[in-house]
Amino acid sequence: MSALLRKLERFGPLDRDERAAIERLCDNVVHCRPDDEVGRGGPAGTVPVVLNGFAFRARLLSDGRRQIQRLFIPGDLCRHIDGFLLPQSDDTLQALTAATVAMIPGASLAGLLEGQPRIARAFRAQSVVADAIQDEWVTSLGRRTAYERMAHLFCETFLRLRGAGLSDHNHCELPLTQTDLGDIAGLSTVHVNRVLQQLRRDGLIMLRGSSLTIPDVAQLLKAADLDPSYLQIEALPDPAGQPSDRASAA
Amino acid sequence: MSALLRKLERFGPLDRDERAAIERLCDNVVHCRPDDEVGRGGPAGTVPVVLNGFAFRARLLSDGRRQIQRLFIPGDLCRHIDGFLLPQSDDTLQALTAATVAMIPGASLAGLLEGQPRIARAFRAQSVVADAIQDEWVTSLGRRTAYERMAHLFCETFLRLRGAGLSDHNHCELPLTQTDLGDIAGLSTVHVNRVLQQLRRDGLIMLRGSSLTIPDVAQLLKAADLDPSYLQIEALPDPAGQPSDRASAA
DNA sequence: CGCCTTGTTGAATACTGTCAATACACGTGG
DNA sequence: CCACGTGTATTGACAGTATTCAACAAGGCG
Repeated sequence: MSALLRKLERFGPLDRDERAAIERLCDNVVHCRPDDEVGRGGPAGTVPVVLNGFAFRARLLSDGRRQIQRLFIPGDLCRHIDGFLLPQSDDTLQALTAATVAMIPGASLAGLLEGQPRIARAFRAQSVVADAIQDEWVTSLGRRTAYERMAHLFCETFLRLRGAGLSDHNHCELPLTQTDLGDIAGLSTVHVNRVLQQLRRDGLIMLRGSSLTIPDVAQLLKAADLDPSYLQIEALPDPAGQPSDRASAA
Repeated sequence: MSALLRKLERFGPLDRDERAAIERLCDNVVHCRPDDEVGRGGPAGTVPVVLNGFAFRARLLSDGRRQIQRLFIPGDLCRHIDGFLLPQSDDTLQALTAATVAMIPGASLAGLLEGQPRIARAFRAQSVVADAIQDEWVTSLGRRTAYERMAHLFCETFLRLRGAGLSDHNHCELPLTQTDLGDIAGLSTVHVNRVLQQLRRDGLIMLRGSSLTIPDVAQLLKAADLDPSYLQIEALPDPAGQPSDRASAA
C-alpha cells in the first residue's frame, strides 16, 4: 500500500481522507506466487495495482518469442488508468515474485478520479510518467545497443524502485532471470549473459541473483546515454544544492 | 478537423454541441511546412493535435542516432492527454508534410473533459488505443524481425489511416522516406531498402514514393504476426457478417 | 544424492549495419 | 531544352553484432 501512496504523493500532497479513499479502493487484493498469472478470469473492467512484489506484462508471438512490455514494481498500475473503457487485450500479466495485487474496479477508480481532483491529478500524472517510460523503451529497443539497453534497464528500474522507497543506497532487488532480462531488452539469453559480464568488468554493476548494486549511477546513466528526467525522480543526490525544477509542473 | 471528430466518434456518438465544443478547442492552429518543428516556443502546457498532414515525435541520442517514437496522422494528439501536468520532454515534434496543427491549451482540454463525460470518454478511449499502439511497437522492436516490423508498420499505419477516413480501398499515402522508415523500425536505411524489396517481391506491398498499396491486408497481417484488434478498427471487411464486438466496451 | 533451474562458455551462423559508389527523380537556373 | 544540384533509392562488399546450438557448471531443493 505505502508504495502506491508514496508514488502518488510525489505529484502532490494528499490528506488523511484522500489516502483513506485510495486505501479503500484497494480492499480487494489477490495474493500471487511467483509465475502466477494475475487476474486471470477476474471481472473485465478491472485495473490491477501491484501493492507488493514484482510483476510484468508480456506478449507472445505465434512461434513462442516473448516480449515483456512492462515491468511492474510496487505501486504500479498494471493497466491503463482508463483501460476499462475498452476490451482488455489478451497479454499475460504475471507475477515475478510473491506479490499482492489489488484488483480495482474500473468504475470505482473512475468515480474516485471524478470526485477528487487531487487524487485524479496524482493518478494521471503517474500515468504520464508510465507513458514516458514506454517511449524511452521504444527508443532503447530501436536505437540503443545491447550494452546500452541493459544499462538503461538497470538505471531505470533502480531509480523507479528508489522512487517507491525500495532501494537502499546504491542497491536494490531485481528478481529477473537472464531470460527475463532478454525478453525485456529484446535480446537472447546468451547475449544478455555476455553483456552482463561486460558491464561487470566495466565496474558499472554488481549483480548476483536478484541483488543489484550500482556503484555509480551517474556513470551507468552515461553508459546508457540516458537522461533520467522522464522518470520524475531525483536521479542523483543534488550535487550543488541547486533547486529541483520537478515541482514546477503547469 | 473531421479526422479528429471521426476518430473520437468511433468510441461513442457525439451530438452537435459536443462537436462544436471540440471544434472550439481547436481554434488556435498553426500551419507547418514539411520538416518544420511544431510548437517550438509555444506555451508549455499545450497539447498539439494534428488536424491535417503527418507528423512525428523523435528522440535523438547523443551521437546522432534517431528514433521516431510515434507517428501522428490527422486526428492524433501529439502529447499525452494529461501531459500538461508535468514538464514537457525535449523530444522534437516535427511535420512530415504540410500540416495544420491545433495547439490546445491543456487547461481548456482538462476543463472540457471534466464537464463533458461523453467527450471525455472518447478522448480517453483514444488515448488507451495510443497506448496499445506503443506497446505493440515495443513488441515489434524487441522481438519481430526487420521483415515483420516493416509489415507491421505498413499494416498498422494503413489501418489507422482507414480509421481516420484517409484510405482508399487498399491504398493510402505514407509520406516517409526510407530513412524515416528506418528510424521508426530501428533499422538502417540500407536494410530498409532490402526489406522493402523483399516485401515487394513477396507481393505484400506496392510502395512508390509516398503511395502505399496493400493488395491483401490479411496476408500482410500474417507476415507481421500481428493481431490488429488493439487498434479498435475493423481490419477486414466482415467476412461472414458476424457482429463486431468492438462496441461492447465496459 | 540427483534433478531442475539458472548461469556460463565456445563455435558456427545469420542478421543487420557501415561504407562507398551509383542510379534516379525532380526542380532550378542557364 | 539541357546541365546541374539535391535528396532519395539502390547496390555490392565487408564488418560487426547478436542468435543459435550444444555443452557444461553452479546452486537450490526434495
